[in-house]
Amino acid sequence: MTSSLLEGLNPQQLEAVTLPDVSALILAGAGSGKTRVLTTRIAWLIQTGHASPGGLLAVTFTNKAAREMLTRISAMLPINTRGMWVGTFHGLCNRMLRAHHRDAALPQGFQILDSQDQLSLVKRVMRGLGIDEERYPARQAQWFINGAKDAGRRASHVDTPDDFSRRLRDVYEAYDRQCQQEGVVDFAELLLRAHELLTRNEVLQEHYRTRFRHMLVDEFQDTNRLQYSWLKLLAGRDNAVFAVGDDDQSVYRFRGAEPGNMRHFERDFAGGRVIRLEQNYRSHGNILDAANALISHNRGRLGKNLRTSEGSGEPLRVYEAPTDLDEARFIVDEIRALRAEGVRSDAMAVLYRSNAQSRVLEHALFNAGLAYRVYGGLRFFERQEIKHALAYLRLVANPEDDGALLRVVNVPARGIGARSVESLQETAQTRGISLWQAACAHAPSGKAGASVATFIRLIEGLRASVAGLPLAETVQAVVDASGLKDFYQSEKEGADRIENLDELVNAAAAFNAEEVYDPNAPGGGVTDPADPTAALNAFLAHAALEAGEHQAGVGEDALQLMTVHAAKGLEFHAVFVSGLEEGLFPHENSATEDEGLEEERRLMYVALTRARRRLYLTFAQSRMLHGQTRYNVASRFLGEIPAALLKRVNAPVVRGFAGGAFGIPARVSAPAAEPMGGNGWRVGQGVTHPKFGQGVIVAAEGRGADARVQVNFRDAGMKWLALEYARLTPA
DNA sequence: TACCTCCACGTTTTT
DNA sequence: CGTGGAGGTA
Repeated sequence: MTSSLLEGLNPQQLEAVTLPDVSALILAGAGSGKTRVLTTRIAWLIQTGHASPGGLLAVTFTNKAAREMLTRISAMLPINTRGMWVGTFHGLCNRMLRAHHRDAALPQGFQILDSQDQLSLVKRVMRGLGIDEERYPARQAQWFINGAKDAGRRASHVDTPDDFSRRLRDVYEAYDRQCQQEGVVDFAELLLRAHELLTRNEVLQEHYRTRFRHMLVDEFQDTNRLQYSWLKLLAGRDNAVFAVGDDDQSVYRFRGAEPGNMRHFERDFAGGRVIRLEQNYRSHGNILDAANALISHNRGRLGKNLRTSEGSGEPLRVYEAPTDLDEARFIVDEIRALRAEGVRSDAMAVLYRSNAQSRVLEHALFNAGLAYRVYGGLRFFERQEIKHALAYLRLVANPEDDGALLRVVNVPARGIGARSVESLQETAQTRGISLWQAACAHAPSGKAGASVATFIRLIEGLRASVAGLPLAETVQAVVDASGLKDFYQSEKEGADRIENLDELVNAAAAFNAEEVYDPNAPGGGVTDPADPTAALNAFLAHAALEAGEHQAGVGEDALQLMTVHAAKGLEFHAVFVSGLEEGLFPHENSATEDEGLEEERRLMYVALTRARRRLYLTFAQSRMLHGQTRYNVASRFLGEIPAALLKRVNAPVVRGFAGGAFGIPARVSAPAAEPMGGNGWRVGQGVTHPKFGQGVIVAAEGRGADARVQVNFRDAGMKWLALEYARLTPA
């Protein structure tokens, strides 16, 4: 009963879980039991009759988080969680749009574009408009469109201060028109369209407002403007929004997250009801002290200090390596030692700022014969062969989908080359019809026309033969009939791809069992059961919205390698934060503006708070990056951690310190300090500049009149200087 | 149409 | 250094 549900909660957690029907902001620090509070709150609301399972909405950013929430709820309550509106923003909006596709002006079987699909559609549209791809990179246009949508703006409402943005606005407009014609929506469109649906349709708005008396939001600091607006719209004046987040862990500003939403929320919803969860159940004291000290350098925080009832534990271990290879070697040695002590590999993680850093580490681990797993990279539904198969399925579900047609019209090769496709595109363009219609009605003459006709017959034959079949058999039929298998049979990488195609059939079978036959499942029950392609559409939406695992879960007990971003939300017994160098972490692209630097610091805060017991901070004096050796100084973040919490685990040859314990790394004489092309300067050398003062040369490039050096100045920071002009004198 | 070479580029990323 | 995309050639 209630008592068992609430057992073991600390006073703040208890207060949050048992709040009355009001909005509140829960400032949940790292490791403070955030997910537990969220799920217990839901269970408590249901158990005490404050809400029915169908009367609340819980929204997360990832499918994983949504799944975990559902799992925990069903462990706490004997209810069927299937009908509950628990999911990602995109998943819930998809569900809403499927249910009201008419009101949202979408075809019943609308398809969802992932970023890849979106980019190719943007490219296609830009080519159609005859836009110079040199001056207007498609990526940038895509970024522009998504940025506008995330801010809730249609092309007609976008700010266009200059010709450049006017041109991008045109692309946006044409792109949206094309999406509408093809019956496809991108990720941001799911949210924007759902928002517009609710704004315009007061009946629906009232329906959902009356229904969702309680709304719960996870990772609130990551919401963007549109998501915030969506929540506000659904909440109306009366509903209770329970927002859980941590402004110190906001690390997605670069993709539109508005950490300021937390402050707005306090004003717009919470009426000052803010509960802080500061008791940490994860880390030893020294780790938390380090994290608290570091993050205190940020301004404008909502304010929060983590504490633990555990002891201080060990000091943080700092290792300074001469090179990135030595850094990797050190990490390998330590992991071996930890394993010998009985620590499992999967309880240890090596974190880095950018993916490029994983290579050296992987190399060292591979040579040492240590099992590891790298997060990131291609995911299941993003694989080429899977995208091909899905494109066939999309064509079966919706022949107007030009993107899908273009993807597979000639895969495997069936004699419909670039010329034929171009001719189809011309016809489609001039008549304002889809490629499919163009292909049906105006096939090119001769041999090419025959090929097009064969393709049309293939798809139509598939559609007919698949009607009424269960999903898995549909997928099987498409995989078989498309010729993809034969196609990959002859490829060298083919074996894996064929295996993946088989795996797609399995995924369809599993999906079938779990979701589609449940009338309340997202994407399942809300589609018309009489619609023969309902199951297929639900599966295709699933494929787009949940791209699957990053990598097959091969290594059972493997060391975890990932970016700091990817580590958010995870915890490990031992954590290595590697590459702690100026320019890398904080990254040089972020260090120029305050906002960027503060986000880097939050990222570092996330990194530190991943560790339960042991934390290593490592950096290298020199590192191979982009094909050349770079000489970096230690990250300023090391200097922001009280020295008393740190312990150096190597004995470097100290030559000179400037600006605190880690201002300038100790430097070994050779081979790190190399002479530079006979111009009298070398990396590692101390210099004085008339304006910037004292510093150390950390990198150099070019020669003769082009020669430039990067100098880390004690006071002025990192600068690139042209040797021809800069009046440098040896220090 | 398939392969190959050259060139540009190089935070972070879920949906 | 390594990759991925584009464009050119067999």
